[in-house]
Order: sequence, then structure tokens, then C-alpha cells
Amino acid sequence: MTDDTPRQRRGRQLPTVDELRIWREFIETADTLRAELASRLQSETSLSTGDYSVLLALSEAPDQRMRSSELAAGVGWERSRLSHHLARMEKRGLIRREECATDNRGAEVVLAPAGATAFRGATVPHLRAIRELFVDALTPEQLAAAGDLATALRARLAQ
Amino acid sequence: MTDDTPRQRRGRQLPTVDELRIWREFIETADTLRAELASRLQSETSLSTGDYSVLLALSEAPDQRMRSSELAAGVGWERSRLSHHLARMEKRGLIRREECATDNRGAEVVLAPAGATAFRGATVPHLRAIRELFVDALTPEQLAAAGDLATALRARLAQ
DNA sequence: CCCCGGTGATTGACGTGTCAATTATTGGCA
DNA sequence: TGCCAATAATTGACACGTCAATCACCGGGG
Repeated sequence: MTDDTPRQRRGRQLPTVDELRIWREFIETADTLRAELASRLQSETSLSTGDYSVLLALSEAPDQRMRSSELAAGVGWERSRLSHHLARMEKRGLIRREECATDNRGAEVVLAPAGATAFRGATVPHLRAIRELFVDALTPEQLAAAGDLATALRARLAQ
Repeated sequence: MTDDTPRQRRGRQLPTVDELRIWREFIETADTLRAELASRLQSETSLSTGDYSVLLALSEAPDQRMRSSELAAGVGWERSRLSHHLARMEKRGLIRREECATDNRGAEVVLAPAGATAFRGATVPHLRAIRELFVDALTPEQLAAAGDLATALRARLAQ
């Protein structure tokens, strides 16, 4: 890493050239990685990573069913996004939506048989790809550093 | 980090629970970070990060103009994606498209005055946000580790 | 009891991304 | 010269994401 020039550092308001280079490499790499994972999942199983997240959450839920809001919280999405996604998944027969008995405003999302089957078939290939492209690409120290980075960045984002 | 159980490690085909947790934290954090940066840029300057990338590349090009293919390579996008994006940017008056004199198939993308103005106004807030949410959230060691991670992951992706 | 603010969820509009197909043109080669 | 595979770029269809608006229903204070 080269030294910062006085101009670059003045007031510490803007990143230096080196900092900016690391930022770009970091975010572009993370993006490429996600795109590659998504593309493999899609071509091997006809599921998107969004589908996978939803099916994972439903699979782990008691009775394979969840209130829409819980599901949104579980996968960390806005409700509107989930609603659109569920509409597409329902059209493909992966999930069903039912009225909620205890709250007439609410909806329950139920894992459909086709969804369960698709999820079972997707798990191993997907986890294998994560190992290949992420875990095995890093030394144990780098893997630990990745967790460390995530924690530090998340702390700042949460402020 | 807890020890791996024999089951989790057998054959080293699938990630362990700990590896998977780090993966999720890493990719979700990177995603949240990008979303936050995009959201700030959008609300402060009415530019998307895609707009910003295109305007940055054009600003640095001689005569503020580039062949469509060069531009695609410069920002690392597929040509189709660029084509769609340029159509939207042209509609907003940020860029213009002209025929290429030396190759009738080709198109030249030209930075329009409105695009130059928008880009000038966006640079400082955007770089400030990158410093705040990324650079300043990390120790120097963590920042170096981020660059290191990107290099290792990119090497695997390039295979 | 009724009103009304808050909540669960959906919808519509629009920007963004990918894939496959298409159009127009180029350049090399028989 | 004339053919044709490769190339530049666009297009259409569709999945995905966000924002703001909307609808229906809940529940508590007058």
C-alpha cells in the first residue's frame, strides 16, 4: 500500500485512492460471488436464491407453515418484496397461501409438496457450491477474517 | 469457533455449521452495505449506483465519449445490461448515443451536460458514504484483510 | 358502541438484471 | 466478387427489488 498524500487525507472526509481500490475490489468480488452462486443454483435446480431462502425458512418451521410477517423477518426482507416473491412462487406451485384463523388480516404461507421436493434437491448442490467458491477459496485465517469483517461492518450499519 | 463434528466434515463436501454461518453473515452484510450505499446515493443525488458507474467511466474517457463495448468492459457489465441501462439514462438526458464513424454497427456513448453536472454533484457525497460505512468501520488490519479476501475469492472465481 | 389510529398484507408503477433471439454490418476467404 | 461466420448492439420477455398507495381488519379510548 502506498502512502497517502496530504491532499487525500485532509480532514479524513474522503477515502484515499488505496482505500477506494479496496472498496471496489471488495464489493465487486462479493457481487460476482453472489451472481455465480445464483447462476449455478438456477441452472442446477431452477430455484433462485430467493426461492431457496424462503423454502429453507418454511422447511424449518413447525408444520412447514409460517405467518407472512414472520417469514419476512426470518429471511430479512421487506413485506412487499416477500409478497411479490410469494406470488411468483405460488404460481409455480412451490408454496400456497392460506387465510389465518386467528387474524383475518393475516396470511399463512405453506410449503407445497413441489416446494419441499425442489428444496431437498437443491440443498446439497447449493452447499457444495458455497464450499467450493467461498470456504475452500480461503485459508482458515481468511475465513475468520471474513466473519470479523462482517461483524464490524454490521455494527456500523446498525447505528 | 466450535469444533467440527465428524459428520459435518466427512469428505469435506459440505460446509460445517460454522462455515455456513460465516458465509451468511458475510454475504448478507455485503448486500446490506451495497443497499445502504445505493439508497443514500439515490436519495441525495437521484442517481443509482449503475448511473454512477457509467458516468464515472465516461467522465474519465477522452472527449467524454466511449464505444458501447469499451464502456461495457469498463464497468464490467454484459452488453445487454448496458444497452438497457443506457436507454434509461438517455431518456433522462444524462447521456446521448451517436453513430460510430468508423464502424457502422457500433455506437458511441457521449456524456451529456446534465450527466456531467449530476456526476459532479454525486461524487463527494458518495465517496463520503463509502468512507463512513466501509473504511471508517474497519481497522487498518481489517481493511487490509478485506483486500486480501477479495483477491483470494476472485482467484477462485476466475478458474 | 363507535370511531380511528395502527397493523398485516397486497398492489401498481417503475427501475434493474439476465437470457435468448434478432438486426445490421464487418472482414476474411473461396 | 460473393458468401458467410463472427461481431456490435438492440430488443423482448420475464424475474427481481423498492417505494408509495391501498385495503381490510384489529383493538383501545371516548
